[in-house]
Amino acid sequence: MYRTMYCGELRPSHIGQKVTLAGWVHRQRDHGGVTFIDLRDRSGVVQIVGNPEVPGAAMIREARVEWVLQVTGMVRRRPEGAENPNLPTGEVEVEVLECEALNPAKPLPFVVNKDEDVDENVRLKYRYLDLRRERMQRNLILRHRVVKFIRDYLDQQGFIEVETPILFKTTPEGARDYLVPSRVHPGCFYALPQSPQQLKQLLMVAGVDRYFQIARCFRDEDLRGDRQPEFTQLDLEMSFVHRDDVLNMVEGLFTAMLPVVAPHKKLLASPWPKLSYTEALERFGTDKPDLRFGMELYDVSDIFASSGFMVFQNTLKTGGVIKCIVVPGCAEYTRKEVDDLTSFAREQGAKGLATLALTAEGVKGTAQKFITSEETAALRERTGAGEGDLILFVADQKTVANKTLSALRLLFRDRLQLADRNTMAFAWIVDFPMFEWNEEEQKWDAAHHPFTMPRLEDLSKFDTDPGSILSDAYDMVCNGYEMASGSIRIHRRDIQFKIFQLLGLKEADIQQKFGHMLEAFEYGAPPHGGIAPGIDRLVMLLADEPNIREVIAFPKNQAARDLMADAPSPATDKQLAELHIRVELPKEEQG
RNA sequence: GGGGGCGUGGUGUAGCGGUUAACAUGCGGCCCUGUCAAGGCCGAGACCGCGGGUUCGAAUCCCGUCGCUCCCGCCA
Repeated sequence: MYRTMYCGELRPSHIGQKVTLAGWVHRQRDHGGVTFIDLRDRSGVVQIVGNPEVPGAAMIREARVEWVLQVTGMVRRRPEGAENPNLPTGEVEVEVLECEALNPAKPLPFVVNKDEDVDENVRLKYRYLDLRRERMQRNLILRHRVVKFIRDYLDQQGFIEVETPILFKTTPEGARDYLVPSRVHPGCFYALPQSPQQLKQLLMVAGVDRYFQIARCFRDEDLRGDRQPEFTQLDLEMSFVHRDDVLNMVEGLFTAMLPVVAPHKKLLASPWPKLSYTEALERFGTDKPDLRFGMELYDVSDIFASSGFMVFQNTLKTGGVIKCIVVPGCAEYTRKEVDDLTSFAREQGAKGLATLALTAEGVKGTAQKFITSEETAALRERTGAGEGDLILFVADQKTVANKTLSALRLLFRDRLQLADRNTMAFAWIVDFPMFEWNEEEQKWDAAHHPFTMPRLEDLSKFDTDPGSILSDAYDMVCNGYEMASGSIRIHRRDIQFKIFQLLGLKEADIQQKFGHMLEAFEYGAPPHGGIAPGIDRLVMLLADEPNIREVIAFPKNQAARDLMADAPSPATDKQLAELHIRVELPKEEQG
């Protein structure tokens, strides 16, 4: 036995006991005579006291930060006035009788005993040291509690956890697949699942009724702060449910979870707001709005119907819109500040940015001389803008105006600190379109995925107006992030086949790629639906972390590399030969 | 594929045309019996990511390149 208890658990009730502890030297304070060490394990730290008169305590003085020590000693109350109220163990200390260095340590590449910014390269290369830091330990524990809560809660709700294969089949559409070559089937590849979508539906056909899984998913796309090539979803599926059955289940889960895992986080509203896809786009310019603050988008096209401003006039003539947001208290922005906003807007795809500043000295801004006082009055009336506010206009096609103003809205959220960190603004986005027109390939794509049930009342529009068909898909959003995506699924072969056809798949393709799904639907598939909340993003928000790498034990960097193990790395010739693979490296670009 | 930001001792930063390249922390040594970010003294440690250019002179300005990061594209 290396230890009799954990460091962080020592309390006055242990006074007089002889204990053995094992852990890392968190800090050392050598006073020449008496020496103190804060000994750390996962549970916390406790002060160890080494007296010069005790021969067994000698090692205390030789030890350095992050050495691994085993210490045996007596628990005693700290001397009067020497208590540390900042430590849970601060009323007691352990007086060393014996101390052994289980393993010394070289000086670390960075300090782990305080929360200090360290270059992420270095952190990731020495991730096992980075994870020693209190912040990371806290995140790992929080993540564990979240997953534990999910398992317990869903178990009580009658769900069973089923594992599905990691080696599966490539699917057309969607994200790029990670492929795994087959040794025994030359030229054939497994794909790592982008999600267990098909498998969980087949579990419904199997009569599992309520399934869930803490599922690893893989997508070979470029990374972002909230995107890793492999990530974890709470994947769940339910039989004999309508949309609101799924929504209520999930809403109940997260509403119950919050006070248990993150009591300082508050729900914005209960029940959660429900917005249609169209409404979300109109009011916030995005289908994943941050509802913690206002600054909504206004369509003011009608106000400028007969505008003398050519930019506005031309936009309206070509079918575009004029939308705006009101930035509170920023009317006095300088020319440079406005220019910076304009370049930001251009980066988002807008042609430019028109501004109107309602200052104490009157109306200013780049659009001032083109906007009449009647139009300004109508704007004030429509948007509630008042003195001191800055109105930002984007005149463009609706998608561009929405995207640009949505990005500006988030920019000001951060700049003006409009969103409360401890509010979780969960909301549902519903009534998604079934299809989106793919301009590049001149075909219809599934807006959600091809297994989503279209609204039955819209089925007649299949051949005439696919773009107007709504689906039974839904997203869960929170604080500007898409936290989950789900839908009621198709359980009828005829509808599923028709969807595949509309997506441009040939009959032979359908059979080859999805024959197993279609066949399954012929053997009594129950109506079913589900959803898949992202665990990484959820924990990121709960932990107040700026990106999901902070809540993943061993994440990859933006170039999808593991800097610790240096993966990916080349395969040996022997490995490649076994897999019947020849590597052809990209040719160097000629300069 | 494109755009922005960053790159200076181990770590975190300062310096932004002429400095023995500064400070903190960490590291090594010495002193110190009640500290808890312990303290004091001394010391070692960076050719300023790399390559080229401008200049009498470059960490500093310019170009290129590499790395990291944020964003756009992409992510059914």
